[in-house]
Amino acid sequence: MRSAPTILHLDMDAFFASVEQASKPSLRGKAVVVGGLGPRGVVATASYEARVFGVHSAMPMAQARRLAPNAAYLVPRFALYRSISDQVMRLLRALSPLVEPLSLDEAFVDLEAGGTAWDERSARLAGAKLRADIRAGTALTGSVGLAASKMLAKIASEQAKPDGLVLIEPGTERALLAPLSVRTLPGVGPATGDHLRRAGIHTVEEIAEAGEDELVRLLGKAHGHALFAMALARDERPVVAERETKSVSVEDTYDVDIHDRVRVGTEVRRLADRCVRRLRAAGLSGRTIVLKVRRYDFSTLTRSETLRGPTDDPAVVREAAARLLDSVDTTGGVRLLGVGVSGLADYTQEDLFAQAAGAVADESPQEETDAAPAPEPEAPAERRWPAGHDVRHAGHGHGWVQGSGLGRVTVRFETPGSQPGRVKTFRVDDPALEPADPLPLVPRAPGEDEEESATAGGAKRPRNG
DNA sequence: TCTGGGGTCCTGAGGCGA
DNA sequence: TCTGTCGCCTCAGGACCC
Repeated sequence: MRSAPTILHLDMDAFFASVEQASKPSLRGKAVVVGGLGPRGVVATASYEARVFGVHSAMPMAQARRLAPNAAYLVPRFALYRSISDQVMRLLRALSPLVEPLSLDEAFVDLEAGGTAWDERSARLAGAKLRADIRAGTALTGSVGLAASKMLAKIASEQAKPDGLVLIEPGTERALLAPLSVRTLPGVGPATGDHLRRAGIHTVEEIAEAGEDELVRLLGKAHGHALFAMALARDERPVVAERETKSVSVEDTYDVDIHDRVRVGTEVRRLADRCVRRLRAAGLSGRTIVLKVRRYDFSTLTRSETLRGPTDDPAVVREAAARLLDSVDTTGGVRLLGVGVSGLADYTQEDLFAQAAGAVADESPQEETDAAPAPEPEAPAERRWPAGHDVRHAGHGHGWVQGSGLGRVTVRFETPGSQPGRVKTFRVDDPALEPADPLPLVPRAPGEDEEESATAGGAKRPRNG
């Protein structure tokens, strides 16, 4: 482990919920819950105001509603979050070329590699400036942890939340870790935590005392060795800027269990097509097709098949997924289906032929280019107004959907820079009302280029080679 | 009204070829 | 030719993360 605390971990505070609060003045200071609103939805992020009621990530939405009935419940707007995330990641890359994003709202930065920091003082300055820049550029807060390793930097940012900065001084690491719960260490979740607890191990110090052999005996080789090292504050993992994608998958949980075998087959084909579109968009192909089925009782099984060579041919993936489905008993109903592809490659000889054939096929109408479910002939598509999404009204200007139902949609008219706005209700088919793009959270400075929002979400990640 | 979606990594069993 | 072993691959499941 290096000696200077020059690994930075950034964690945006309650990211999705904070973005919604920044974009909707009437929600600032209020309990906001972002997540799936269907009967089987779960919480993606809860604002700190909602956490007071006990609402937290991964909690079933129904439970959240019981705990915080007056909170605002919104569906996630990933395109917006991604564009803001890109903005934040650009600030990180200005500090160092070694930036390792973990998700939309988290990343490690190796400040030393960027020449930005080399000791405690310079690291602290860099962290403070970063937080100020994020606030100025996005109106959001992020917490920063600084330490000599990734694990410790992450623990530091956890302690800094919300809206803070914590630096773990070299030499204090062991003492700091000792009294913490085993669950603090990365890789210790509910199952491992229970396992350790049953062995009488509750704190990081007790992990260190147990000894490496005992941990390997309890948890297996890889996990045991890794955990023992972490407990001694030993973590040599480097910050890795480019990570290869290992698999691509899509899955859907259905509001109601599917019992009809024919419908299950249709859904699997649809998922296979969606998966292939994602695969192709990333310029990848893969050899192993994976089918995932979660049954009515929440038991989950996977079936996989490895092909002779990589493919990105929708027909091949569809057929493989269908074969895999043949080996699965779905009586009783399924609540989730998924299709994935792993064993990825950039391209292959077979791919080149497949693509050549595809190029001809693509000349003909659609095939698998459309994400929409098979067209259902009845009813012209009714306009949908997802909660939280932006809209524009010809007479009242920019606003967002507060709720809809019974042929009505309720809109609050406000913008990130305005005072909390008024609420009005319209018919869902009101021609004056139309969906709108989100507005920037911070007004753009004159002359600032527009390119950033235009490229949001469109970037492809290069693979090695 | 119980439990999303997209990933990564590890383990263990079994097949198979050298 | 038979047998044991080793390493690699495939497959399924579990745990974990955000």
